[in-house]
Amino acid sequence: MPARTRRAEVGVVDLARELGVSTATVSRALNGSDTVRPELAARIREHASARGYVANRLARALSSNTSRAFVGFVIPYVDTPAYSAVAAECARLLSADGTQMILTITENDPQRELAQLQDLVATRVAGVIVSPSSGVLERSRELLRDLPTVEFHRSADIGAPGVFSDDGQSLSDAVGHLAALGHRRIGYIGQSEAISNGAARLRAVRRGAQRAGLDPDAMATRLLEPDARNGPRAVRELLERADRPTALVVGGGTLSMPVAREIRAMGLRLPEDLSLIVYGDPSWFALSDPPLTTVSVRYPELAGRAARLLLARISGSTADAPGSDRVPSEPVASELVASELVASELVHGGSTGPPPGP
Amino acid sequence: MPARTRRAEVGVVDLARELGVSTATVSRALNGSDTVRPELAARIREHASARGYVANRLARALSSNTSRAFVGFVIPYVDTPAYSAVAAECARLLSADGTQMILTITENDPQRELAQLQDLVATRVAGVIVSPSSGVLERSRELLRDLPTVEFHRSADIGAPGVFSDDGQSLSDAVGHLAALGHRRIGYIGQSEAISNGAARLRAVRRGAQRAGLDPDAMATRLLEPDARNGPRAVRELLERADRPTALVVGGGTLSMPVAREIRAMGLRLPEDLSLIVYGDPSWFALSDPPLTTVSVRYPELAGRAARLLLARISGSTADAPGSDRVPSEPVASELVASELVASELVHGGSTGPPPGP
DNA sequence: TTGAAAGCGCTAACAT
DNA sequence: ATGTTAGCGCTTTCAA
Repeated sequence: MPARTRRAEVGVVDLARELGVSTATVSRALNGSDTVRPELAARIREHASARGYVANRLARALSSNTSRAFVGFVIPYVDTPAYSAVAAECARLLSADGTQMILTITENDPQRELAQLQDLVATRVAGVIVSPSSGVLERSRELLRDLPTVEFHRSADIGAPGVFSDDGQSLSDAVGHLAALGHRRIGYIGQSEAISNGAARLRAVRRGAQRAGLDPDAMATRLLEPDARNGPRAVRELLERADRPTALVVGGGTLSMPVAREIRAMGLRLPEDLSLIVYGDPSWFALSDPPLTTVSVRYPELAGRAARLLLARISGSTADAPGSDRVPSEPVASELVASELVASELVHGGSTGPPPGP
Repeated sequence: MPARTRRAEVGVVDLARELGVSTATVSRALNGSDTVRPELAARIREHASARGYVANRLARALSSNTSRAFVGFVIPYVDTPAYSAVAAECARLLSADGTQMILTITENDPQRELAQLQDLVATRVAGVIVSPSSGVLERSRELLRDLPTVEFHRSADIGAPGVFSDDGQSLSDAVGHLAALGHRRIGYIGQSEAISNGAARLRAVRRGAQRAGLDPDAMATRLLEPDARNGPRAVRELLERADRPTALVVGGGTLSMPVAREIRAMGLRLPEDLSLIVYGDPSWFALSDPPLTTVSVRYPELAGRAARLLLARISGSTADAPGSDRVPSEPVASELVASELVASELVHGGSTGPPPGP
C-alpha cells in the first residue's frame, strides 16, 4: 500500500541497499566526487531523486566538520531598510550557494550579541556577516576573530574585512553645498562616535566645514544612538538654540526619517525656513514635497558585496586540521582580503536653499 | 601555556572525564533533567561554564531527532517593510526561545520556494513561518502539511493556522468614506487574486462599494503582482480612462509607495485633484503633505502572534515516534489551533476630500 | 541516581 | 573505482 509516501525517510543507507552499493559510494556520487564511475554515479543520482531523497543537512554538517551549510547574519535592527534590504539580498545570494542564512537581531545589546554569536558558533556556521553593536564585548571580538567574518555598515575593529559605505566625499560635499548657499550655522545630527561609522561621518562633516571656511568646532552637533525616538529631540534641541542653525545635515539612515518628520510637524517649510540634507535611500523620502536632498547610499551594492566577500572568505579558508597545534589563524589571512568601500552620493532634491534672511 | 584558549573545543566527553562522571550524566545535568542529584548537577553546570562549554547544536539536533533548534521563515520579499518588520520581530522572539531563524526569500518564485522548503526540511527545522508565493506548487503544499506551519499575510490553503491582517472592515470603510465625500468613480489598485489576501481585499472593496450604493462591477480595477514596478503603470492606466476615477484606493503595502510617488510625479494635488487611500504603515507616508489616509496594518502585532503561534505549535506537537505506522498527522491537530486575525484600521490623513468639480 | 553503549545520518580515512 | 569502518558530538534507551 504505497499510497502515502514515507516522506523524507530515505537515507543513504536505504539508497545503498536498494542499489547494492556502499553508502560511501552513494555519498560520493551525490557529492559529485569524480572517483565514481560516471554511469554508476548517474544511476545513483537518478535513484536518489526518484526516491525523493533529501540529505540531512545536520548530519552532513556534523560529519564533515567543515561545511558551508549555514552562515550567520547579525545585525542590530532590521526594521530599518538599511538593514532589511541587505538581509534580503544576502539571503538571496547565499541561498543560491546552498547556504542557509540564520538571521539574528541584537537590538544593539552587547550581551544579546554575544549570546547570539555563541549560538552561531554552536551551529558551526561557516562564517558571519555582522554589523556590530555599539559596545561590542571583548568576548564577542574573540569569537569573531576565530570565524570568517565580514563586517558591514559598522566595524568592531576585529581585523576582518568589511563592506562599508564611503560617505566621506558626499557628506563633506553636503556641508560644502550648504556653505555655498550662504549658510554659516549648519547643524549636524549623527550617530554616536561609539559606532565606527558615526565617527567617520562626523569627521567628514567637519572636514567639509573646514574646507568651506567654517569652524568645525562651532557647528551645532548632536550625536545619538540610531534609535528612531532620538531624532525628534535632537531636532528641537538644535533649533531652540540662540544661534539656531539655518541648515541641518543628518548622518544616519535610522535618524533621517524621524528628523524629517519632526521638522514637518514643527511646521517649517523646506527650504524657506530651513535647509535639510538627509541620509539613506532617496526613495524613502520621495513623498516629501519638495523631495529631500539625500546622501544616497547604495544598499543593494553593499549587500551583494558583503555576501560575495563572505563566500570568498569561506571558500578560501583552509580549515585548520582539528587537533593541530598550529598557532590560531594567522592574522595574515584576514588582511589578504581587503575591505570594500562603496561611495555614496549627494543627490539633490529641493530641500536646500539660501538661508532665511535675518 | 594556557595563553590562548582552545576555543569551543570542549565537549561533553571532556567535561565528563574532567569531573569523573559519564557523558550521560553531563548531558542530563546540562539539560535540566531532574534525575541528577542537584548538587552534582550544579557542579557540572558550573564546570561547564567555567570551561566555556557551548553545546554543538548540530549534534544535539541530530541526536534528539526532535528539537527546536531551527525554524524557517519563508517570504517572497523582505525589502518591503511589511515583511522585514515581521522578520525582525520573529527573529527576536524566537531567539529568546533559543531557536535560530533561517531566513529565505522566494522572490515569489514557486520553484525557488520548493527548493528552499526542501532545504529547510533537510535541516530538520521544527517548523516554518511562511508567506506563500503566488503559485505554490503541490509538492510544496505537501511539505508544509507535514511540518508545523504558520502562514502569515498570505494563505496557501494547506490547512495550517495563520496570522492575517483583517482588512475587510477598514477597506470597505475606505470606500464608504470616499463615497460619503461624494465620489462616484473610485478606482482600486490591488493584488492579484492569485494571492489569497488579494482576493479577500478585493471582496472587501466591492462590499464597501455595494453598501455605499455604488455598482462594484463598475469600479475601475487593476490587480497586480505586488512588484514595485507595477504600481505606476496601473496609476496611469486608471487615470487615462475616459471615466477617470476621482479617487483611488490601494490595497497592498508594496504597491502603495510607488503609486503615491507616481501621483506626485504626475503633478496631481491631494486631495484637490484626486483622493487617495493607501495601505500599510502610516509612518511610511508621513513625509507626504498632506499625510496620506491609510489602511493601517498592525505589523508588529502580526509578527508577535506568528512567532508565538509557531512556538505553541512546536511545543504542542507530539512528534510521531519514528517508524510508527500511525496515519500521518491527523488533520485534527492543525484545526485545533485557529487562525488569528488582526484588524487593520482606517487612519485619516489629509489625502481625501470631495471630488473635483466637473 | 548514574553508567555503558547504541545510535542520529552522514562523510572521510583507510583498505582493497 | 568501490567497500569497510570509524567517527562528528550529542541524547537516550537500557542496565545497574
